[in-house]
Amino acid sequence: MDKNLIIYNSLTRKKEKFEPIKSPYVGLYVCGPTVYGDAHLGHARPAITFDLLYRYLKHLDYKVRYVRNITDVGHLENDADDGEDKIAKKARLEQLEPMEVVEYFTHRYHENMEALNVLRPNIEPKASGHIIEQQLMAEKIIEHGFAYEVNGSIYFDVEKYNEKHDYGKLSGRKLEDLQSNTRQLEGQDEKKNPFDFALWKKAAPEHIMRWPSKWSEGFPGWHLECSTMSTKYLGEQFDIHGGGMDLLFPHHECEIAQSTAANGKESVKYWMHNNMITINGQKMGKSLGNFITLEELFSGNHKLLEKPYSPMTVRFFILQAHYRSTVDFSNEALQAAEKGLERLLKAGKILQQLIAEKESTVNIDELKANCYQSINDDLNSPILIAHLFEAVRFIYLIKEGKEKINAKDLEQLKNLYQTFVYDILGLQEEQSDNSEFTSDLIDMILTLRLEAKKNKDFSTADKIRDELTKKGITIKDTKDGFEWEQN
RNA sequence: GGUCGGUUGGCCGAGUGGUUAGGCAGUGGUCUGCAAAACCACGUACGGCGGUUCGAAUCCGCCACCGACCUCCA
Repeated sequence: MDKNLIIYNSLTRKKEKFEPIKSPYVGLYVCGPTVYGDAHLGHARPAITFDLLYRYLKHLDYKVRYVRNITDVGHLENDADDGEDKIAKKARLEQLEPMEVVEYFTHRYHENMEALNVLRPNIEPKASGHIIEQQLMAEKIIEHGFAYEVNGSIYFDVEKYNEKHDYGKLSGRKLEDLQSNTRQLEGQDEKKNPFDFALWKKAAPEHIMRWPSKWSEGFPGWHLECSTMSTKYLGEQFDIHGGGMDLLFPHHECEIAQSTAANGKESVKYWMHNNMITINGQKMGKSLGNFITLEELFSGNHKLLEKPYSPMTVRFFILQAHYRSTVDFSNEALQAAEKGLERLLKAGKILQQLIAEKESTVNIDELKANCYQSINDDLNSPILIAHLFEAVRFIYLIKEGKEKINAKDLEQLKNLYQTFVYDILGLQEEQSDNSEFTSDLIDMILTLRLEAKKNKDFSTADKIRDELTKKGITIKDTKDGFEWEQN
């Protein structure tokens, strides 16, 4: 298998050839969700983007360890001293144990991901399960002189760090600019500088998520969990770190600083960031309150939705845009995606019925090369899909006898479809909720209609078709029979 | 205000110095008892103004508009 993958590295702002640190092993870490609410369309973007990457890396025969965390502690509502953890806040509001909230939304997240055909990562660590490791990492950073303690809390000393290293290299910021631009929040008097960030926070008395430490009863800072868990499972240096663009600063910038401060070296070779999903041109997000949850999307139960959209439609919709572009939500776009996907999948079924001839009039080798070329180019899924629609055209032309295909090419085309449509893009047929009984019944009715047609009783035939159409069954008459499908 | 990115045909969305992206919608045709599906044909778009060039949507400059990050965020 030729390994010619090129990916855009946010750190260098260039496309680079992907070369693992220790081929064939690849370490992949992606920032997962904070489980204090249902996943929305925005969460589907990184999940699907890095699912595509994971699937393709595996296809290239790399041995991938994919780690995606669950953030269940350490997210402050704001950065003020009495900041309350998001999970704890939700728990207090609903009179639940924090872990109850975490379990509930983690399960729902998994259900959504499964519906979207997003593969499970190899390891899905939780921040709460790595408190000791986080404390050890904080200690290491203190030992190296890059953090300081105030009143039982530990803060990262950005200014000190920046003397030897480059804080801001990922996000392209300069410390002087941050100095003047970082927002001053109340209750931050503890910090030497407003841009310093917490590694450990002493818990206020009413704070329910707390762990003992040598400094205080408290909880770890948000940025620390990713550094700790990626190091633990992928080593001090690993290949790819992914996440949403909105995490680039400060989260990933802080991660770089922490790892470098603790281990003395850069931890990540390639940083990858997916762009945002927008709605009416604005970022979809929790804070703006303009999000549509995946649950709502699948059920159609939201005032902005004209109809429900299946998980595969959502997946295809996202894959039709390149991951580094924004993609704007609209009913029209979703419906276009729905139809396009239907065409692509239907052709896949017809492909299985094609009959090989002696010779080929279609160039499958070229098509295959084009598919690889597009996916290799920084996971250009929209171009890949455009090429797959070429395959769709071939399939129908062959079916109609306007083009021919030999056995070897037919086998190749089937492989191509399997590889790219199902394995790499991760698209699949929606499960039909038809029972065998219902299917048989419809077949029976249509057989009767066929007889009516033979007897030139077109009014009966049309009546049956009209009635079934009303029930959402589309009928297609073929030369000597019929086909049908449920909408 | 600082940093970064975007502006493509009715809609979505690629691309990038000279060649049809693709999907959806639309129009005409073929097929069909009629449909549906499919196939064929058709749209010649790149925010504005300058510049570089034989040639720019693609490079450069200015302007306009939109957005992201700078605070939690996928």
